[in-house]
Amino acid sequence: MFSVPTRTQYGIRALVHLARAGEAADPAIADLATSAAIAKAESISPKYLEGIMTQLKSKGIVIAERGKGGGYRLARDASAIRMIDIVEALEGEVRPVDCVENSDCCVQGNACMPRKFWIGLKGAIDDYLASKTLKDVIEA
Amino acid sequence: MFSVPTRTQYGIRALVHLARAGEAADPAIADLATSAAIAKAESISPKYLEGIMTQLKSKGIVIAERGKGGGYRLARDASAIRMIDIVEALEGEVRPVDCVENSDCCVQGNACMPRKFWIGLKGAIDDYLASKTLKDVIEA
DNA sequence: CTATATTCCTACTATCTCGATAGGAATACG
DNA sequence: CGTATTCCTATCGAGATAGTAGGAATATAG
Ligand code: FES
Ligand code: FES
Repeated sequence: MFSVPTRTQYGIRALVHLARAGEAADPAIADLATSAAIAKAESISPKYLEGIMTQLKSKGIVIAERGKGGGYRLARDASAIRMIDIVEALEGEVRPVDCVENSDCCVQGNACMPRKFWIGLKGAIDDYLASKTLKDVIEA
Repeated sequence: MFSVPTRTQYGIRALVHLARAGEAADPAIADLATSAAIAKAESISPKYLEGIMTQLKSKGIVIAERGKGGGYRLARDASAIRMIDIVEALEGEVRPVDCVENSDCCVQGNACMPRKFWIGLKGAIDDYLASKTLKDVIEA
């Protein structure tokens, strides 16, 4: 139950890899890593990770440098990247049931009691994800 | 993300239905409902709900009375049924990633930092689900 | 200008899960 | 006996997921 797709798991492991690379003293040197290098280090399918990194780039989590000598780096400091930003970038908003927004998924409509329960669950998940940053994770 | 299967949504709605039926003064009368009646009231596929109710029975959440005049009732008071009991009965334990138990899903092994993050998420979800009972939900 | 290393884009496929359906066997009641 | 109900097993279609394939665009180095 509530299993997280490999897409998200891989994305987070890749970002952890980048964040640890950026921990070094001189931030201008070691914080650039190619998708292929991360894939090898983390034993992830290279082509699959490529697509994940592109998506993280399009959402502003990482910055890509193309061409020879290129690679990826974090778009901002690890302490400024919340885990919920990553999860939403890769899988969209947390939504246990469709009726989080529109209350027409069952006959009860707006008075539906299960709906309030699910919205509460979304709140609990969101709170946890928003309370942790990438930096918290690499320092755990 | 984190979408809950209809199986679980339907199961909870059916139990809410049963719990409300049992709210009446005399508990021996109104708290028995057939799977077909619940399905009709909640606009759920009857045959599908049948299987869900059977599962809830096998997990001890409800009690079934077979044969003519039969139906389902809650196995215990609504205040003694936690939402986590229902979720686990229908979908198994909350497990965001496989490595919640065995830490061999990535090369980091036991020192894996993302793993601790996911275990924390499991804790947040479990805490919420364990803090709510069926009675809380019908009184929301 | 050329060779190379990299990101980026599009399409495809195999496998699995989910939601639902079908048919009927077992059981209980009157 | 007839009927209403739970219970069991099998099946099916749609969609998501995980991964693959091939190559276009872009930047660097020599
Ligand atoms: S509105 Fe979604 S379960 Fe009732
Ligand atoms: S052990 Fe599961 S992600 Fe590392």
